Amino acid sequence: MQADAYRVWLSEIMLQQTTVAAVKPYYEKFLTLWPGVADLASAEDEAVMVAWAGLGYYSRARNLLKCARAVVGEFGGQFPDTASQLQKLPGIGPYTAAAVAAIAFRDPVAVVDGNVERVVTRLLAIETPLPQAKELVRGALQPLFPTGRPGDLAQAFMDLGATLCSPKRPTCSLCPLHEHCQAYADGQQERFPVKLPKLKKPTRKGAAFVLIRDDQQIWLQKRGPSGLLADMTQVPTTNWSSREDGETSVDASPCKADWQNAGEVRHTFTHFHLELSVYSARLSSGRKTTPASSETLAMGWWSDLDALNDEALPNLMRKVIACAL
DNA sequence: GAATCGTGGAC
DNA sequence: TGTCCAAGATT
Repeated sequence: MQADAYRVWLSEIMLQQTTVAAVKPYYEKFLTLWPGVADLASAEDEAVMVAWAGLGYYSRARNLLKCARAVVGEFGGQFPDTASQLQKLPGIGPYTAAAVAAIAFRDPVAVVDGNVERVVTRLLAIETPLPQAKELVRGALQPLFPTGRPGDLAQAFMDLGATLCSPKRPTCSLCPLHEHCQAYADGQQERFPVKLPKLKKPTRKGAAFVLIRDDQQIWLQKRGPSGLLADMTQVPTTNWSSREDGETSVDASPCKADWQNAGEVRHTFTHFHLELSVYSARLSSGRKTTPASSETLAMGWWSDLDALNDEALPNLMRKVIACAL
């Protein structure tokens, strides 16, 4: 049973705000690279970021490593077996703690994710908007969970929400609970869960600079340790992730070169749209040193264009590089 | 409690 | 194209 906890935990972390289809190849890759929690705990930070690159929400990857090291360092390589203990570990919040405890350790705690919130707010026609309603959902569900196999009940509710009780056009006629569903009885199943209106996303602008040597080496650098895409790899850009920057001109280039306008990349993050103007320049292979002594170039390195899979490049940067080639 | 934090697929 | 949203956590 304990052997499963690592896999349950890994999958639940990856599945936070992420679809099963997107997670699957990453989950398999991680299990191949690091079959157990001790393997992961001893991995290099950079190797984990490279393996996670493209999956998004990169603080999950940093917390994943912190958590693995805590399990090895503080719990002798065994995950704690209750939700309350699990939730003290990095990256494990109320949902993940409950899911791991219920599925791997049969801890009878209510597991409440977005699917369960939707199913239960419909069953009870809860008018309270999310995220307030979350505690009402947990309270309504908890009495059902002191069963012999709480993990199965959790899985059942989540699967129901992921299939029949979908956000739009739920298939109520096939639902095993429709006779008990207040929202269905009222013919208002699509109105739940009630949510507060969302704010419109602003658009930020910036410029990205792709510097390529004749021998197919590209200049990369590391982002800072906090904020958006923290600790990930990038090509030089303007300071687009800070609110005030909107510089899109080649004038912002980090060094002198024959910059060519390569086009524009659009990318949408959780809370804003981004439009990056992409500029590219070629350098002769003889130039082995740092392109310039500019501050914005700071530290960086040359990387082979054929080996970008070994870099911790978020998908935004892959788009930018593809645009410049 | 509200903001922040990625990405890709569905409609 | 725009919007929603997917097995949330952190600050």
